Amino acid sequence: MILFPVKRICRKVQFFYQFMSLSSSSSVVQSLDMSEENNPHFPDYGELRTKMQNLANSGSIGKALQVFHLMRNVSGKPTIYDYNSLINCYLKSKNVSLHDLCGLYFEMKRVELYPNASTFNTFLKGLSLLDESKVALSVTVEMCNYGFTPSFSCLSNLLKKCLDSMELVDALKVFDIMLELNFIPTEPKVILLINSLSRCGMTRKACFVFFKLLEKGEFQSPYVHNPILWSLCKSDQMSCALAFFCSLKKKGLVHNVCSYTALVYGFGKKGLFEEASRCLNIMKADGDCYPNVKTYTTIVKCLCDGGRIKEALRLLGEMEKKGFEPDIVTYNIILRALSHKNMVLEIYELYHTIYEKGLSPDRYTATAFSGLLKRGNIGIAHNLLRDIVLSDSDVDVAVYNVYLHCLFRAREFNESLFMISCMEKDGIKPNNITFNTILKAICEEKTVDKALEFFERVEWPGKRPDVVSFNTILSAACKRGDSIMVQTVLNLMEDEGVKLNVVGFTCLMQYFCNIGNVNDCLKLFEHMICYGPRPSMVTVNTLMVILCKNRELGAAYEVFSSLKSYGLSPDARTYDILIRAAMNERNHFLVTELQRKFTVKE
DNA sequence: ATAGGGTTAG
Repeated sequence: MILFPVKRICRKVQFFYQFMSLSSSSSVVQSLDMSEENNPHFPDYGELRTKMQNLANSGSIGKALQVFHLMRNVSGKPTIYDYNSLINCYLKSKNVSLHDLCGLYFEMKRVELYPNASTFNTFLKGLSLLDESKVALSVTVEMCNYGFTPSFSCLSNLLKKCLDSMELVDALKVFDIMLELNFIPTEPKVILLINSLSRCGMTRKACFVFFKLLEKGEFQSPYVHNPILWSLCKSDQMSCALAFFCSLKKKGLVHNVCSYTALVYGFGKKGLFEEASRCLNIMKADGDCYPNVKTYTTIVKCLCDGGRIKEALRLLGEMEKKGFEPDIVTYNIILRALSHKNMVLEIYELYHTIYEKGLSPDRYTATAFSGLLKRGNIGIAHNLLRDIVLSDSDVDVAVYNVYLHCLFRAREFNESLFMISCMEKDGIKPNNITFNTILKAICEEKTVDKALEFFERVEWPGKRPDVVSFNTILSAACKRGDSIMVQTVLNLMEDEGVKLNVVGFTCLMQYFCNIGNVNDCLKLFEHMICYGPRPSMVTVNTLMVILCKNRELGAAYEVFSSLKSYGLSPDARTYDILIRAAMNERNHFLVTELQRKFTVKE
């Protein structure tokens, strides 16, 4: 009996183990129907074979196997051909199951039949029908171990199945086997493989695949390498991205607009707009390709994210002039930025333009207004949102979440209940964000106890409440200076293994300030500086407010001056806090100084 | 076939 490959595969496929433990007592294998043996007319081999095939064809695999065993009474039978025929007929029946297929596989081992190539191919055909790519991979490996070569189409098919089920490690193994056999996967599959790997953070593996194929002189189209380039630019690996980009160029490969847009994205994300614009020039000069709406929109988005809304608006105007008509994506990005800056007039103007151009707002337009809610512009946000929610049938959970948030802020509780029922009716499943939004509303409108009650009652869509859920309640407890509740939430977090993050720390600083314990508040901040989590600008602003409240303007200014060393830069709120405090203390010199600094920054 | 967009907590 050939043991080694079987052992290896058993380890890989747990199901096989399950079957092995079953098989000793299984009726399929052991309880042979002995009645035939007592029959004075013993059927000959041909009859047995036909009978076995008919039974297998109709899906009666147990009975077919019994007949198969009866063939042993004929010398030299059954052969592997009988066995292959058995599986083949079984696969033609309507009720093929993995369990039976594995059972057949082990039966082959048990009776020490030596499989041939067709045995494996038949199994693989069945496993492919069952979409069992993991088992199919094990069988493929075993097939190779036996010295048989799987066909190109078989491997190609398996690669596709692995990719469809996002089993990327398996897909890579199939790719390895293919390359070993000198089989080159087709271009669509290569693109899918590289794309999936890149998107899942397996960029190095994607590169490996790409360069392996390049060695063989295959796939020089930018569709193959762009996913890698994008992945590098998105994960802030610009030097790698550039090296990759240039090395391909040196090798004579061609880049297209999408390749250059990736670089523009990477630079823009870091605020390096000069470099980004240099990419645009290089693109025209030696790439012989031209930026398009997506390229410009990428820059618009980066400008918005960097708070440079005026420049973004200027670029928007330039796009229109140059004939790169902005689309709804471009407008949504700008609307979102305007909404975060509370630029209501500009929002209405842009909204009007969108309609004028015959574009229609979509789900992203709706969510773009969430900034208005944060800024307290509830009524305006409500009007804009209602329009879209009522007109657009294509709303999703994010739109509902923003709309719910808006209704809660507007204290429209009846309408919010109605919206929740609409959500159910539309078959849109609430997510953690939905529940956290509701949780916040309960905290604000009712007691923290009520929130905790909801917290424990609700069936969370993810596995558990997340760190935002905990912070929502923690924040409410901290705002009220409710020590017992703060302790309760901290205990709960520990039980659930959820670590305090920068938001939780900031809440606690607020708490110590509220109960008049500025000392512990400062200690908390120091702890963050020394051991993390790294303070954010919100943390620092909170600290500034606390210091200024306690008439420690000097200390606040010191923190302000050392912001750079923490890798932070002050925002509009920082200046506002300090300028107000300086005014209160009638420190006119500081007021002027701060105003000057703020203007230069803007 | 590759590229640009959104929602919750401080």
